[in-house]
Amino acid sequence: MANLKQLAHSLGLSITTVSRALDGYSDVSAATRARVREAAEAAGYRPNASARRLRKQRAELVAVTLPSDPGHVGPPHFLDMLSGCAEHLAAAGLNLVIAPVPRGVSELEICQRFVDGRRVDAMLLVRTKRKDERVEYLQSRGIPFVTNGRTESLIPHPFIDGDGFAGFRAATLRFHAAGHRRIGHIAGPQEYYFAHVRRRGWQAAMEECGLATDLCAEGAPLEQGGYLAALELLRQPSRPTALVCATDEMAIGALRALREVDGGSQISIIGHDDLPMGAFTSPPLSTMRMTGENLGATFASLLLRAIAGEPAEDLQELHAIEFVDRDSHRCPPVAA
Amino acid sequence: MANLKQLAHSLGLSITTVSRALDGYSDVSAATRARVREAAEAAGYRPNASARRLRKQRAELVAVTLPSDPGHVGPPHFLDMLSGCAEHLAAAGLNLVIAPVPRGVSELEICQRFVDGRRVDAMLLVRTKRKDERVEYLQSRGIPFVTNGRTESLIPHPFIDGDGFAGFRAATLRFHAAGHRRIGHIAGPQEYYFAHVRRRGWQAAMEECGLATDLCAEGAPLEQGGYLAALELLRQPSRPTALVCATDEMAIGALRALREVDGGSQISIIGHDDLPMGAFTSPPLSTMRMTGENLGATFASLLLRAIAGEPAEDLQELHAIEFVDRDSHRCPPVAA
DNA sequence: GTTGACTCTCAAAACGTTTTGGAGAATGTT
DNA sequence: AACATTCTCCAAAACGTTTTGAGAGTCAAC
Repeated sequence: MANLKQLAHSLGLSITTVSRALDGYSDVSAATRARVREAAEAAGYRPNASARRLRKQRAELVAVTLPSDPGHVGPPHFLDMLSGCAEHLAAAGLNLVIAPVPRGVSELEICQRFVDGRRVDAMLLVRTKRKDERVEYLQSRGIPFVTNGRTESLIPHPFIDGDGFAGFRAATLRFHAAGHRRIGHIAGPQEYYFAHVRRRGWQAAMEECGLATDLCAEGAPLEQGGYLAALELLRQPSRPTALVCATDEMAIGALRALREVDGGSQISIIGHDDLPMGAFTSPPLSTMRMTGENLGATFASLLLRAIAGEPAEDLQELHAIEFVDRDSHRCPPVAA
Repeated sequence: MANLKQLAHSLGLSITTVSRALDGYSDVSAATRARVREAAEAAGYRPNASARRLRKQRAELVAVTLPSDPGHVGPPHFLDMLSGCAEHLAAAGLNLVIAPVPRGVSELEICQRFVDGRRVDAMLLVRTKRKDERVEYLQSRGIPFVTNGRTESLIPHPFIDGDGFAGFRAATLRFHAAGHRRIGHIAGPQEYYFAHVRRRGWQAAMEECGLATDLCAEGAPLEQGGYLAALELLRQPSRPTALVCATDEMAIGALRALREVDGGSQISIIGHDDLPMGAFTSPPLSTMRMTGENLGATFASLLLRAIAGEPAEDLQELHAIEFVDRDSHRCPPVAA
C-alpha cells in the first residue's frame, strides 16, 4: 500500500532508517526497529519490487523455456517439477516465469530477449540438444543456468540428467539374459542428447553381446513417431523379439503398431519416462524412470547455487535409472 | 548490453532523444530516428526491464497460482493452456510467472504477496471455490484478474468456465433415455464451484425425471476419492446402474472399484475432463470436455482486456460441454 | 523586425528502493 | 579535559528508464 517515503514521514524518521530497520541492520536501535516494523506491518507495507530490482541490479526472476513445437509441451510430471522448482525459488525471493517459444521463433531468440533485457537472473533449459546454441549463448554471456539434460558442450555447465546410457544398456542386457537375440531400438531424433545417449546405451549392450545393431529405427518423440518406427522394424525380414523404446510415448505408438501387425503382443517392449497412462495400456507398459525425489527442489537448489557463483563442475547431477516393471517386457523370445 | 546513457553518448545525442527515437515518437526527425535505431540494433540494446517497470509503474507480469495441495497440480492440458496463455501475453510485453502455493500457506497470502509488492499487473486464478477469498481480495484491491471457473461472488468478475450444469444434466438425461433409472453421482468437494455445479446438473436431471437424488457420494477430486465414493455407492441396497463422475480421475477410481466389486464393468460410467489416459482404461472411459479452441489465448486476451479496463460483464465466457464417447457409458441398465 | 507556428532537441524530474559516507550524541578511556 | 569508540540516525547518490516542460532554430506572415 504505502510508500517507504510515506512510512518514514508518518514515523518521523528518514527513509534510510526505515529501510535499514526493515532489513534488520544493526545500526538502527532495537527500539526504533520494533517501532518501524510494527508500523510497516500495520500499513501492510511491501517494498516495491521494481524499485528494489532496479537498485539491486537483480531481476529476481528465473525463466524456463517451454518448447511448444512437437505436440504438447512436456510430460505430465513436468508441471509438477516446475511447480516444485518455483516454490523453492520463491523461498529465496525468486519467481519463475514460463517462456514458451512461439512457432517460427528460435529458442535462442527467446533466451536473448530475456537475458539482454536483464529480465532474469538465471535460466532453466529443457530438451537439450547435443550441440545446443542456447547453452553456447548463455555461456558466452556468463548468465547462470541449469539444463535438464546434458549437452556435448566443451565447457562444463550445470545439469540434471538421468543416466540414459546405463539405463538403456541395462534394459537391453536384461532382454538378452531373458533369451532375446533380436532386440530392436526405437530411437528419438539424434540431435537431442537424451535420444542419442539412449541409443548408444542400447548399441553398447548389443555389441557387448556380439549382436548386430541394425534393428534400429528413428522417429519423432511422439506416439505417431513410435508407431511408424515400429512398423519399419516389423517389415524387416527377421523381426525383433523385443523393443527398447526411447520414450513411453513412442512405446505406446509401438504397441499400436504391434496390435495392428501381430494382432497381439508377441513382442516384448519397454519405454522410458513412466508416463501415468502407461499403467493403463494393454499390456501395461514396462518402463524406466530417473531416480531422485523432489526434482523441482533440486533444480531450484542448483539454480540458486549457480547464481551464487559456484563452479559448474559442482552443479552436475547424473541420476541412476530404475526399472518400472509392468507386463509389456515379459514376452518370451519365441515370436515369429 | 549497453545503456541508454552510453548509447546516447556514443551518438552525440541526449538520453531523451534516443529514448523517444526508439519509441517512435514523431517529435524526433526521421533521420535521427533511423540513425538511433541502427545504432541500437548494432549495440544489441534492450531497455532495462526493471527500470522501465519502475518508471511506468507496471510490473509487466501476470501471476497464476498453482494449488499444490491435492496430489498433482493440474490436468495434463493445464500446462499447454498456461503455455498458450504465456505466449499470447508475451506478444503484449507481459510475462507469466507461476506462483505455487506451498502447503501451510493460503492461496490468499500468495495473492497478497504478489499484489502488495506490486509484482504483477494482473492475476490468473484456477480452482475457484464458490466463496473464494482470493476473488474478494483482488476485487477489494481493484487488481485485474481472470478466473478459470466461476464463483458465487455478488460482484461480477471475468472468468472462463464450462457449463457444468448443462453438461451433467445432459449426461444424466442421456442415461435416463438409455433406460437407466438408478443413476448415481460421484461428486467432488462441494466448496469448489465446478464440483457444486456439476452435482446440481445431475440433481436437476434426476428431479426432472422424477427420480430420487440419494445415490450421491462425495470424495476428493482424485483417483482414490473416486474409488472410495464408488465403493460407498456400491454398498447401497439398490445399486446404481450408471455413474456420472465429477472428474475423469474420480471416474478412473470408480472403474477400479467396479472391477474389485463386480469383477467386470456392469455399470455405465462417464467422467469429465478428457484426460489422455482415459483412452487407455478398460473399458475406455467415456467423458466430457469443455468446447473451445486455444484456451490459453482466450485467457490471455481476457487478461489484457481486464488490464485495459473493460468491465467484467464483457469478460465472461461460458463454454458448452461436449461428450467424448468411448465405451464405458454403454452398459445396459440391467445390472443386479 | 516582430510575431506566431512549427520542428527538433534536451535538461531535469520522477518512479521507490538500497547503499555510501558521514554527522551528532552518548559512552568509555586516558 | 581531551580523545577515541560506539551507537543512532540521515542526506544524498545511484540504479536506467520515461515524461514533462521548455529552449533553440527555422520559416512564413504580418
